[in-house]
Amino acid sequence: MLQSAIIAKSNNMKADKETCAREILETVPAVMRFIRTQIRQSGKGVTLPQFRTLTFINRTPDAPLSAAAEHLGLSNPAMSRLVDGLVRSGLVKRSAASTNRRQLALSITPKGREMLECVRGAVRSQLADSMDGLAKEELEAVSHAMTIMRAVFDAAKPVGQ
Amino acid sequence: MLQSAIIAKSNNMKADKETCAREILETVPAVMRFIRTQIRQSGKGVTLPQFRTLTFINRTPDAPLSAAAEHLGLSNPAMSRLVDGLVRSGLVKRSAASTNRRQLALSITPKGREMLECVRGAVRSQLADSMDGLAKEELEAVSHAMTIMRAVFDAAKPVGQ
DNA sequence: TATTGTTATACTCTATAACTATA
DNA sequence: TATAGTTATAGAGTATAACAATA
Repeated sequence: MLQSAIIAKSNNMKADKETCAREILETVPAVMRFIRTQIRQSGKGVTLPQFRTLTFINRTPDAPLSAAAEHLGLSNPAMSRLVDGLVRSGLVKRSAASTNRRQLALSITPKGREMLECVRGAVRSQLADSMDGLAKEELEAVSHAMTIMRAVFDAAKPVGQ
Repeated sequence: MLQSAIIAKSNNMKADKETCAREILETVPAVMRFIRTQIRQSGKGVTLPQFRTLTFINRTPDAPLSAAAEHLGLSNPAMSRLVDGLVRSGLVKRSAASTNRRQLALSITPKGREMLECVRGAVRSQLADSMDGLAKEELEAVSHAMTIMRAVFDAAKPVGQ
């Protein structure tokens, strides 16, 4: 990628891992705050952990509880409680796995899917609006970085977990 | 920025606001999960909201309570409780503002600053480690995007707040 | 015995409503 | 009366420890 190198040089950037780490720690919580606020303001009465759990269950057919817990970085008891709430609200269904009766098979209900789409749409649209002033190049940069970071942090199960 | 345009074209990217929004919503929670886990694993007994509050108070001399609440996107009562805990732990000091006795002047204690530096250092170093495999160009991309996003979301006080 | 999940218990986080003190 | 913060109350999020059921 010669061209990237040229740009980097012409912009006088000097990004090393430590700089990136500092900037991520400065930036990501602010974005998360925005997302959490938008989820709340969607008025659907769903919280961020519930939203994340719904997202995971929606794309993971017959998800066992521990997979959901692991994805969100929670303990099994915490996830069990979370799922309690989602089941009580009729958004998620608990079934026993067919192959192993110890294990759960979590699934999203039609109501849950509708809720998920609705909230996700609202948040996406607010996120998009907030980026109204960005130039095409800036959007490319954000998009590219998100792809890189997803590869790094989706995989990253921090040591000790 | 002609060169960026060339790269964008050569990489066949097509990032619009909606795509970025989708990717942010997919990526940022995973990074946040990593950060929260690392804060916990620093073993200092400090939580993410406490860490964020400490960070804000550290760089905002004599911060009023409401400024801290606003920065984190919390209600004043929620922040009051958070500060309770930090004061109880000896990390933050509550004083009355000199000009207005209704208002607080929050400050970080030496112990608080030490704690903050320690946890922040640990998290930064784990973040840096996680990016070990990235090429120079990828680090530049992340760094650049973080700068753009900070400008967007630091300012963005979502509607209704 | 090891694995999967739940219950028990105890905090922290967070909101809204009601209140106090100051301006 | 309006503002800054706290207290009251309630519920969600989260952990560790202990437990039950299954493999």
